[in-house]
Amino acid sequence: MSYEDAIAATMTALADPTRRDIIQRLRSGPLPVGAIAAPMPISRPAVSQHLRVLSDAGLLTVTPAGNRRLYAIAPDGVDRLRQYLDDLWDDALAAFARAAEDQAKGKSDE
Amino acid sequence: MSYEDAIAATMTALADPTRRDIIQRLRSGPLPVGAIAAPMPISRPAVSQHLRVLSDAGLLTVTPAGNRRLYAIAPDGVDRLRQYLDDLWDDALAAFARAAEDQAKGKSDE
DNA sequence: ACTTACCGTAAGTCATCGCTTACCATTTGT
DNA sequence: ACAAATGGTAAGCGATGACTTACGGTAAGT
Repeated sequence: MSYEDAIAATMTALADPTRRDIIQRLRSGPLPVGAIAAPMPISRPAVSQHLRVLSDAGLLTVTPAGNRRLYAIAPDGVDRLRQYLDDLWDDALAAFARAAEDQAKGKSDE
Repeated sequence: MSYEDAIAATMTALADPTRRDIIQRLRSGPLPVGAIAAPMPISRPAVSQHLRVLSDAGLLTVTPAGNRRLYAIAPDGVDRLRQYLDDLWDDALAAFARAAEDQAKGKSDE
């Protein structure tokens, strides 16, 4: 999986409100599928499908614990997206400063 | 627009590969619509629609310049998502550490 | 051994989204 | 004033995605 594909998968995974909801429920710690799905307005299989997407994106880890499967937020996956945005942020600021300079120069010619 | 809605719009906007492509082309500085669309494999109206989504999400700013419209990356929009991920990162690390502790405790009972 | 609990997968349906073509408005140049 | 350039909007179409029900498979309790 290339870097761009990984970013794409992570972005797509977090774009869905239901999946962000799941992430919220895991912020305080790992949970089995049933505990995640119980308070949610959708069926358990739907949650399973979302968990699959989040896992494939590297945002969650799965730990089989006997009968159940514990899902937890994977710090690595979050960090990858964080670094992408940090880079973007740097370029955006630089371009912003450059645009401000150009505008100042342009003003002096008027 | 609530905070959660803003995050949702930003995530959704960046989830599309074409829109990330547009963002890439703007990393070096502002561009008019035509210059953005020219090297891309889709039509100009399609690009316009994507620019609309990105602007609504607060990721781009528009500056009418006579005949043309200059689009530029909005650092504020990027920063909002960055902070969201920073918070998530903090919680993920804390939960990870807590899970490791719990596991250590559990081990001692076996 | 049998039943119950937990969970992933498959198939099908419905809504959403991205793209195209066609059209219109505004601005620049002659 | 007229023609060309720039770009946003509308309608329609095809594809992707999220959800449901139904099913199978493994682990735990009796």
